[in-house]
Amino acid sequence: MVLGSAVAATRKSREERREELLACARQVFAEKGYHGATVDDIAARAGVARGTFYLYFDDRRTVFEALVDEFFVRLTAQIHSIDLESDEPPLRQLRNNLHRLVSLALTEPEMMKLLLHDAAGLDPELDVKLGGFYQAMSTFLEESLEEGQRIGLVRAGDKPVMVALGIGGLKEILLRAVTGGLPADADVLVEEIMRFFESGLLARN
Amino acid sequence: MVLGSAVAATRKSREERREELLACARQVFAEKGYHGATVDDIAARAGVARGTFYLYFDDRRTVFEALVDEFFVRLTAQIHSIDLESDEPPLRQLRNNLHRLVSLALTEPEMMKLLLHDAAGLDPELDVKLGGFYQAMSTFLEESLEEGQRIGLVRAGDKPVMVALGIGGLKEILLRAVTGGLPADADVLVEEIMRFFESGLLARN
Amino acid sequence: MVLGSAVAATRKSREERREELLACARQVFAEKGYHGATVDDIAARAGVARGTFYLYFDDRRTVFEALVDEFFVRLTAQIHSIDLESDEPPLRQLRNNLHRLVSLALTEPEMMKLLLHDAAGLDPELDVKLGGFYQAMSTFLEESLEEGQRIGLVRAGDKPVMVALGIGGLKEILLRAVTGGLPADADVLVEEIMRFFESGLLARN
Amino acid sequence: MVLGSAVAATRKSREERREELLACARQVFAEKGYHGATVDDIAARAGVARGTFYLYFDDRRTVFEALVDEFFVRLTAQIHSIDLESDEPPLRQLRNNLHRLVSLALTEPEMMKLLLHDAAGLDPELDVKLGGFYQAMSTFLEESLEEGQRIGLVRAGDKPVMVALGIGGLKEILLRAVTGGLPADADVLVEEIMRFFESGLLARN
DNA sequence: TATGAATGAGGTTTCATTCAT
DNA sequence: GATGAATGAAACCTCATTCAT
Repeated sequence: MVLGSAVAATRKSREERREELLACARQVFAEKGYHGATVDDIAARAGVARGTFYLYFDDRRTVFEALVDEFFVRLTAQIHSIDLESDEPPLRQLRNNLHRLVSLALTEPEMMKLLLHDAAGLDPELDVKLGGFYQAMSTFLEESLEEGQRIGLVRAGDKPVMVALGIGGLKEILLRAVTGGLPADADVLVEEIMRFFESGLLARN
Repeated sequence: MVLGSAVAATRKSREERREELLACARQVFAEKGYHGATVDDIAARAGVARGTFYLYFDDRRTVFEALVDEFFVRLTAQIHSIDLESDEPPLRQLRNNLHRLVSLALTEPEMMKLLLHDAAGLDPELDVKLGGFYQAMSTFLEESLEEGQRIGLVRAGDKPVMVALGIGGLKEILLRAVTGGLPADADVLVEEIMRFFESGLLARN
Repeated sequence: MVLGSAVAATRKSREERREELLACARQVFAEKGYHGATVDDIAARAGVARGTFYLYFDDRRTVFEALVDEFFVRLTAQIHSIDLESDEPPLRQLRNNLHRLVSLALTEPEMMKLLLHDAAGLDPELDVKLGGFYQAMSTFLEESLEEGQRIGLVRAGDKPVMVALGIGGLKEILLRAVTGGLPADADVLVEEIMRFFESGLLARN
Repeated sequence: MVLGSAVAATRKSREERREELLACARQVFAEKGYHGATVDDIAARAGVARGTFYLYFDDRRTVFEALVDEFFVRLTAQIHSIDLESDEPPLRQLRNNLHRLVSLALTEPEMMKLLLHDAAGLDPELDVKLGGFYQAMSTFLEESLEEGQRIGLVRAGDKPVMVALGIGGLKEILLRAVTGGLPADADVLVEEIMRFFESGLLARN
């Protein structure tokens, strides 16, 4: 078959090219959303032929999953179990967790938006993965709440609902921070989230 | 033309047929998600031919939008401005608002899930519409918060962030209630939400 | 999406169009072989768009299978069990079977060539189907031989091998007749086949 | 370059490497059929990189052709012209020819199946080559028949048809022997073939 | 020689939408 | 109004082959 060849992307090591494709995919997904993005878009942005994409990923979903997986890992790495033995008081540790999380989100607004705004309902398999992540996170938080209740730090209440409210509030903050609806200032945001956790929204009667 | 070609060969008024298509669309979207659902699925469920669908809606997005619009109206109708003159105390009114909202969600789990889980990132135009809805809701709530702060009912704080936290928390509760992650009991859920709004997560030290 | 529409094949009833596509597929397969033929070729020959093809057949293999199935039915219909009660002597009946078979082959040279020359090894599933056909045919013939041996018409010998030799000889004759390697004259061919069955190739010693 | 990248990193002479690739190709073709086999499969089995394959063969068809060519040579070598001057009676010589042929087939079932079951209709050029082979074989056999008729060993009849019957029968026997449809015993098979050639199917009345 | 990354033609398939009947 | 056959743009994916290293 005739090969025009033309521009031909520079030879890269397998890992370099894979990373490059991932980065391009992230941008394209961020710009056009999952469904708006085509494999062609991604390949074009990376300056390679369509077929090249398929040397590195099975299909479009696979890249998206790879991005999500990688981001999950980074996300999870920001959350440290609260150590009651530590010198740092638990609330300080909680605040630090939140601060790291919010900071990562603000550093990676594209991925954050993708995750929070676009990732749900794309694909049954992906939904399962996301569901699993939130489930794991929720379980972890419920256990933390339980521990907190035991030591008198956390008030009594229906833990799953409390966790949902907390996670939901946090997700919305991150989403809005990342889409420009809220100022992208980690300190301010964390401050407010902590106040929300400490005293809710209403005034002390 | 073959005789028994369809279930719904019955003559219907234009409005009836439209409603029927909307209802079928809701079910199909709920089952397969927006992208998984084809116009054919919807028409087939309604027992009409593919072409008939286009006599009632411009295209696939239009039906989805119609469903969303209609649901927004119902949603909005559950939220009554808090009337400080009323005999009912403001917190009671807030609780009632929440109760109506949660009850509607539990009555219409399909639409609620569609809205909360599937609607984002489907389509730029739809995103604008959803964004507008949340924006309007947020503005309304910010004004309410302001009023609340003025009369000492709401604590001080960054209102947009507080609104985001509240909306986010509520969305997550509704989503989980509707997808089975939380018990579908409006009283319990509202009770917990109110406690969260009133005192956050932490114990009164 | 913009629709050029252009020439647009005349509307046809479902059955008409299906038959038309089958006929075109037969020609295209005959001209280019299974692998050389594309769905596009078939659609183009039928004067319809590519998508139309997929309204009638799942994929390229499916049409091929449909053609093969249909031809198998016709083929099988030419072979009548030999009736020992009949007035016609068994050898006459055998000759008639052969004559019908050869005549059909000469009437449908395209399908015959497709079956004999192209159909094997195309696709595992198709292979199973073909294998099944030849198996059934062989079993039938072995039973006939057995019967023939019982009444003293057929000599003793290893029936499966005898059947294979007979079928193989017949297949080769048909293939060559159909591809121009042998004269397309049913009477001559049948005559020779009968002599082969009656006395083999060698002279009576 | 990673170290243990391949099984066959061993230095080989050009001819050795070529032979190795041919052998691997034969296996792969036998397992997956011509179209199912990819160049990658072949290279991988030989433990070399894809590009290396192209150092030895122009393209995929070329390997297949090389295999076929080589096998044709071996096949042809089994058939000795019948020497009327020889001490061995002609029928014995015929039987020996058949025996060598059948034995080779049973020794090389992969190639035999490839040739008989998969090779037809793959590729126009290949078809020409196969056609040429069978044509040459047929011509040779027709001449033999003629000779045989002259000396009274072969009965009268339409030689091309007789040749087709013989070749077809033999092909079918070999195919079935090689694919498990018939016992893989050269003596038995040859015995039956000879009986068929000598007396056909029917009993001496 | 050997490698394996890159190419891109070529084919497949889906489905929203149109339109003749 | 209703139908459903037809359209064709748009993606997807594979793999034989090339060629820089």
